[in-house]
Amino acid sequence: MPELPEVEVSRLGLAPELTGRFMTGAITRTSRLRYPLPERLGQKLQGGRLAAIRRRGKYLLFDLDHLPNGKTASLILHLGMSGSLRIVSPDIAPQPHDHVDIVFGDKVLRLRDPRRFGALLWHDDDAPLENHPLLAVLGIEPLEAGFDGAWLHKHLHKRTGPIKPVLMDSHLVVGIGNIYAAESLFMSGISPLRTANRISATRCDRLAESVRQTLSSAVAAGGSSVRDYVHSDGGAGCFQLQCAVYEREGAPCVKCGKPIRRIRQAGRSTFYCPHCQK
DNA sequence: CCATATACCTGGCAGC
DNA sequence: TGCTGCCAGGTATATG
Repeated sequence: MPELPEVEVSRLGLAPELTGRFMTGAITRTSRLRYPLPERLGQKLQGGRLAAIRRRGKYLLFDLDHLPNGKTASLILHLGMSGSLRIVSPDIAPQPHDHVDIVFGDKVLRLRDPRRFGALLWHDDDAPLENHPLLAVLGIEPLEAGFDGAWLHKHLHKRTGPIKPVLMDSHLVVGIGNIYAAESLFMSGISPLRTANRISATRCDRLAESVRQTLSSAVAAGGSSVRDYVHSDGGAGCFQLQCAVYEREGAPCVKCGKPIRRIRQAGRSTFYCPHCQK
C-alpha cells in the first residue's frame, strides 16, 4: 500500500479541495472491501460537512459535522495495498475498481482499490474515535516528537526477531511499510537481518533519524508510485526514483557498488546491501 | 508475550 | 496464444 508518505500526500492534496465542503451524496459499487462498507452511506452523510481530514498511521480520518441526525461522525479510510483517492468531476465515468464516490456537489472524491484490501468504516461519535479497535492498537507516530533513538532502543528490548519486520509492525511504530523499512535500514547501515534487541543505543539514534528522514523526504517527493498509487489529481509520486535499495536487486549499491541483494523475510521481499549494512 | 504463516483479492509478468 | 505460478506498497487472525 501506500505507506505513511503516500497517505500523507493524499491528505495534503485532498484537504484544501474538500475541507469545509458539504456532501450531497455517496455511491458504493461493491458491498465490501476488507470489511463491509457502511450501509446507506449516502443517506448518512447527505447534507453533512467535511470538517477536517486527519491521518493516523496509514489511516485517513474524515471528520464530519452538520449530519442529518444532528451529530458528528468520522469516516475511517485505509488504502490497503492498492488503494488511491482522486478528486474528479461528476461526469467522469467510474472505471473498474472505482468502488466508492463521495459527492461534494461538483466534485467527487473517488476511491479506487483493485485488490480490495482497503477499508472504509463509519464511526459514530458516541465513543471516542481513538478508541476504535483499529486505531487503539496503533503505535507511535514516527514523525512526531517522542520517536527517537532512546524510544526505539527501549522498545526494541523485547524483540528477538530480525529488525526489518519489527520496523514494519504498526503496533510499535505506524506508517513504515516494505519500501521505507528497506530504505531506512540502508540509510542507517543496519542489516535487515540484525536481531532487534541487539542494536546499540547509538545505532538506534541513527535508525530513528533515518526513518524520519526517509519518510519526510518521501512526503516532499510526493510519495512513491510503484504500481497503483496516484495523487488526488491523478499524478504520480517520484520517491521511487531515489530509492537506494527497494526493487534494485542486482543493481550496484549507491555507496559501494556491490550488488543489492533480495531476500525473503516474513513473507515479504527485503532489499539490502550486505556490504554496507551490518 | 513473541514470531511466523495464512488469508483476503486482483492484475501483471515471466516462463513454458 | 494461453496457461501456470509467482509477485505486489497491508494487516487481522490463527497457529506454533
